[in-house]
Amino acid sequence: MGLTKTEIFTLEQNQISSIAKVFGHPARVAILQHLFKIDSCICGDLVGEIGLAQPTISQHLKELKKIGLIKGNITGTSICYCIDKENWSNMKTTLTAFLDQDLDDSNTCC
Amino acid sequence: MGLTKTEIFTLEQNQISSIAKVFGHPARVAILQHLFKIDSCICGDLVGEIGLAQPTISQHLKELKKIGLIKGNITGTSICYCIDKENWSNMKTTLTAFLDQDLDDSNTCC
DNA sequence: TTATTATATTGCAATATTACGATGAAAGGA
DNA sequence: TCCTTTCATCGTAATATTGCAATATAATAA
Repeated sequence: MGLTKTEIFTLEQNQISSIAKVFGHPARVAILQHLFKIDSCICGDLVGEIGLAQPTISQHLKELKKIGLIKGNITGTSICYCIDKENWSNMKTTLTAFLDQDLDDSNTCC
Repeated sequence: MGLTKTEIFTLEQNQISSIAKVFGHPARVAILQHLFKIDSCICGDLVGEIGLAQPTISQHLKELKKIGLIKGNITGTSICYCIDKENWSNMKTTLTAFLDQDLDDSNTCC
């Protein structure tokens, strides 16, 4: 059906999967890497940097903004995007807790 | 079009997004959490644990197996799944490198 | 005002994902 | 052998995602 049954999962499980879903497209990974690399806000040069059409980039930026990982400042006709460092940090905490689950070596049945 | 243009992205970007995509569904997060919690192999009790039908669980397990995060041992009529600890560790390294990008506070334009 | 520039939104086509009933395959027990 | 249990696969319906052309919007420049 294409419709995820979110109601049967915990808040934490839904949060983790929502974050991961945003990272689940290479264009969004590339956008974030570029934002980190230039370590400053960017405007529309993402369209040139990544090889996708302007509406497609705009759509990916919307996803990133929706989950709070980036924010934008209007400066004239262009918009300056950058990482929302506080939200990025919070996201990292949530995701790291999931990734760092105990890897007990005592049990090795497989 | 629903078709991701993987060819225009780097190997690393595609790897990160492939991993994240697998985590992008709460059922798969729940399966992994359960596998960590019982810290031992499990069989088909995931169907009872999570509220999804058996074919659906089987499909999610397939995704997790495809990317190497879990492995299964046949024991009689049942199959015993568990985390592939080595692959989990490698995955964590890749993802952590992405999450731990430098958060330089010197630049605060937004 | 009109034109230009930068970004967002709309609408749509192609493809992917999610979920499950029905069925298949493989092993063990009666 | 036949039945049961356990899991995988197939087929299909409903929904989501991706990508882009066309268009809208908003700010500035001429």
